[in-house]
Amino acid sequence: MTASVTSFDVARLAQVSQSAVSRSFTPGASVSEITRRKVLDAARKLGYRPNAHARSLITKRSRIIGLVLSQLENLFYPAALQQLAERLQRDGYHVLLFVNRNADADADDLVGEILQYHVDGIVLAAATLSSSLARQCADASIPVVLFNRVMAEAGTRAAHTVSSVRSDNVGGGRAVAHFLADGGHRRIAFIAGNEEASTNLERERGFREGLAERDLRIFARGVGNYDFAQAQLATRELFAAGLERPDAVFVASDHMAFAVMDTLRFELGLRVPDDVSVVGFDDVPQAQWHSYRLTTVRQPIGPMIEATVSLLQNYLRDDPPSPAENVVVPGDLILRQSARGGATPSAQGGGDARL
Amino acid sequence: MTASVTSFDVARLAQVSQSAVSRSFTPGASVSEITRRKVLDAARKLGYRPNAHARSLITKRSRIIGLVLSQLENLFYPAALQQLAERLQRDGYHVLLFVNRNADADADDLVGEILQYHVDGIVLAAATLSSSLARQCADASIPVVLFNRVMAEAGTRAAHTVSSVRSDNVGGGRAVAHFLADGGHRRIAFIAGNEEASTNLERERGFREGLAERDLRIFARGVGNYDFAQAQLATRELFAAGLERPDAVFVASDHMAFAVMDTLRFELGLRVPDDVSVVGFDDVPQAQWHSYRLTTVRQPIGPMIEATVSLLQNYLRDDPPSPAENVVVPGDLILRQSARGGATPSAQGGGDARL
DNA sequence: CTGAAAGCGCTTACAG
DNA sequence: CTGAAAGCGCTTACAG
Repeated sequence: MTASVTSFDVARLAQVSQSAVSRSFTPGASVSEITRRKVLDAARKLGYRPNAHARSLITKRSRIIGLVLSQLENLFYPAALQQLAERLQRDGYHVLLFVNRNADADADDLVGEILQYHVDGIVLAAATLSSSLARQCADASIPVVLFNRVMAEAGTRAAHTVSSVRSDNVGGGRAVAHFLADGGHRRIAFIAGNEEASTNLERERGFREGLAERDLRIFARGVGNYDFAQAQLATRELFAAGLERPDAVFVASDHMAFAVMDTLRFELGLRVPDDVSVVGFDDVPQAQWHSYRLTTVRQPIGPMIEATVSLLQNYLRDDPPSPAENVVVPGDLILRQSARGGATPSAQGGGDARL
Repeated sequence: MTASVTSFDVARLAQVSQSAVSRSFTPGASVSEITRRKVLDAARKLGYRPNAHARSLITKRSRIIGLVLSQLENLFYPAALQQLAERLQRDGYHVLLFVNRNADADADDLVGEILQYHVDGIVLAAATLSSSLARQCADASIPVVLFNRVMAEAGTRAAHTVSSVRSDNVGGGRAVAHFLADGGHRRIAFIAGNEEASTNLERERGFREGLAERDLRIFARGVGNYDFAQAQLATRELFAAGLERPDAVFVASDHMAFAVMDTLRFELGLRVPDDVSVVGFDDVPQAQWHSYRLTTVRQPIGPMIEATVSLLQNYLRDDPPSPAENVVVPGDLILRQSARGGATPSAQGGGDARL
């Protein structure tokens, strides 16, 4: 093992002080152009790069953002992950990843691990945060952003130190209700995601409100827990023989909606949308696929990531740090062919319509 | 901003030396149970956790693995990412993520950034590595594992310092050829992924060899570059009016195979598998979905991740470090309903068959 | 602009 | 088992 090369090695080769080496790698530091050139030359020869850990020890900035994820099988999250990582890389930050399979469990443990790395910020796209950990982050001046969720305990102290970014779930749910009601549906079912998740709670609330505004209510309800297989089961129950069948289903996520459509078509022999309309939520890339052409509420990932990064950076830039914020990004209902009243099917596909 | 709490703060509160605090957090260090308890108590009260950066400066181990990814829209990679992160977390390692959208470009830049963090290992699941960077990693004793790819320049020095893990792409390609030929197909097309990628090269080679063994050759060929939209285009060209149509298509990835099936069915009005058989590669979760029921070659993610982590850990454990290895994990052809000669369709779905 | 020196928060010989 | 001290590789006042 060749020992790793340090700024002293570079200094020796470049015939300058170690401080000069450091300055040459610090944007804005005062070094003459000639010194910097000597240093950079020597550094290149030796393959030197400043040690990020040593640097972070002094600057108190690790340029690392901790990200907690689960639900990677739902394509909304890989897409968000990719955009977040790219966006942060452009600003010289990097993502330290933490995965937990059982959604809301263990979030505290993971954040504990994250804290060891003295990350500059934390993005939680799985689970939410306990109040005690939220306070620890606040004490350590580490901004926390909940991505696609909000804190359950709205009034608590924790809620004042933790930001959140989400799309307008309530508005989206309401728009779906109006769309289905106005499309002539009368037996409108709902398949929930994780019943405790804020996304599901808000979507369902908006949906109920929207139906009420049309003098309707949920005709039947199942729970899919944001899982493909569970959504299949829920569909079978909702459409069990002997029961009066729903004429439309609002599903709390696209990922589950695909399961619903497959079950309707291939197990139950029903046509979508002729027999049953299906509407999802997220607008993942697969929603456009011709096998599904899913009418759904788009969660605009770009703006959501942009808001997340702004929140993080405002906090890091400002002194005293800017307060927590709850950002809601509007989303559109995207009309495709999985629900009656949507866009008219065209031969070639293409044209999504927005409401 | 509350200053972050250090081992000295804990030492003061616990009435012990700073060394004792450090030892209490070091597994196997010699501390009396009573001292450790005092320390842990004080640490909990203060919310203390050892600073990972300071620790890594001394131990020369960051417990961070750098991971370079692109192609996140292909569900094979999110699944692999999730398993890798979970597996490493169990051993106290964490994943620092680097995303590059334009596949093979900029891999060197990214690895340069990674090196600053003095990661304990690098997994490349996108792009491959230049020889110069490979040498830098070797000099710094950082093991590199190519995931789902191999180095192009087999004979070079770099190839001796960089390990790889992949499934048996050649064998998989050959199995598909035999399966399609034996199923009575005679006009068998191929849609390539990224033509320079080792995965594509190997799958195509095995496929050609397998066809040759049945006195056949590729009937028509398109390039999808592992991209959904490009695979659509390739399909349109392969099945353009006026040409004699393929009776089977082997597609270099599942992700593209979905595009192929959709195009065949909904644009060209062909039945799968009655008019055209389609076979993919990867066995991503969606391949099981009832809309596709894709016959495909499974890349076994579990064993591939296991091999990746073993390679990393063997290298880190051994002194002198264990040499680079190229691991090939076998994969099975999974028979579903997208190709003739496969499993017979069952009413309820379920039963995948293996060849 | 430049160098010598202090110090970030730890681990680990070293001596007791 | 325990503590004092050195040192990991940096950045940044400080003095010139």
